[in-house]
Amino acid sequence: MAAVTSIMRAHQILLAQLDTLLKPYDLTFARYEALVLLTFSRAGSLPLSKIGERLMVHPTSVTNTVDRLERAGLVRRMRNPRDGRGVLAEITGEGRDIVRRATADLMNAGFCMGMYDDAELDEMFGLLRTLRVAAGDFSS
Amino acid sequence: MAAVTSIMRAHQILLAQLDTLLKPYDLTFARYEALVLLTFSRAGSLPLSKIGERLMVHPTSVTNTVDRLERAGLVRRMRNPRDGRGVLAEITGEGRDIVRRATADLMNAGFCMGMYDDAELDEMFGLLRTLRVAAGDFSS
DNA sequence: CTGATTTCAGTAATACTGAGATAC
DNA sequence: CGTATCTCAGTACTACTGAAATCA
Repeated sequence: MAAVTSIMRAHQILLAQLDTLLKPYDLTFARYEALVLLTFSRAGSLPLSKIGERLMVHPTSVTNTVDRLERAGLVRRMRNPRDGRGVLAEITGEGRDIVRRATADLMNAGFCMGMYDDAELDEMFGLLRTLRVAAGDFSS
Repeated sequence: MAAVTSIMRAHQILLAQLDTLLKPYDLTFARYEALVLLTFSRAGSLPLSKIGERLMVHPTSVTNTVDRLERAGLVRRMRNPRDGRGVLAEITGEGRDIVRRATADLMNAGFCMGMYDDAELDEMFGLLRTLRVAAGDFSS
């Protein structure tokens, strides 16, 4: 139970700090994650369904997130040429610019994990990976 | 960044599983935590301010949580005899009963952490404690 | 008066259900 | 036809801001 509580508190603390860092860019961590995912995709675009799958987010939440990013001009909706049912979210030039600057800020702040050394970060990732694998994360 | 993402995903996974387990009792994990805190208090009651402090929850969120628990009959509001400004939340008999049963269910499910042994749980707690201490948790 | 405690009104973000439109 | 993708409406929960009432 103490371990569960620790994860809950750690999440709460981290999210508050990260959202504060991202506020100047009018981004939440959820929106930032979506932008980063698009940045790392080959074409700079992904079907909304893929975004939801990778980030483990509900389809309606993806719609909401992309709505918000699109209104901010960081993302553009396009019809998926390979599947008429699908919609692609494509990152815009402004989107790439914002991600670059936001990422620089986050790295500058050590992603709010500056109290750990590399070995500890590896250890944490490895430990939590067990839980994530058990829940079907990493399946894609 | 991978460690940050791991904490976020772990939280998401855990919360979903815990809330599912608690749903039959019409409890969320936040409400369950508040009830457990009251169970462990000497008099079975605490000022709302103390609850918010211990659980690191915003004052208005405490009001909301206690509202919900009070409507369900699991908690009772009382004036604080030692401070006219304060309000005490006191757990009721039904509240104690529900916590007991919910806790039994959670323990039966290993708090959704059954994939770890005790040494790993200790390790995780120790690792995350560093982050929590840096953020001022454990101050009380 | 200053400061602490609680509450209320209102806003934002996320998750979910259920239903519908569209296309495979 | 059934299935997949996305959107919309509506609900629930949590966090927060700002303002008010009450009392130390």
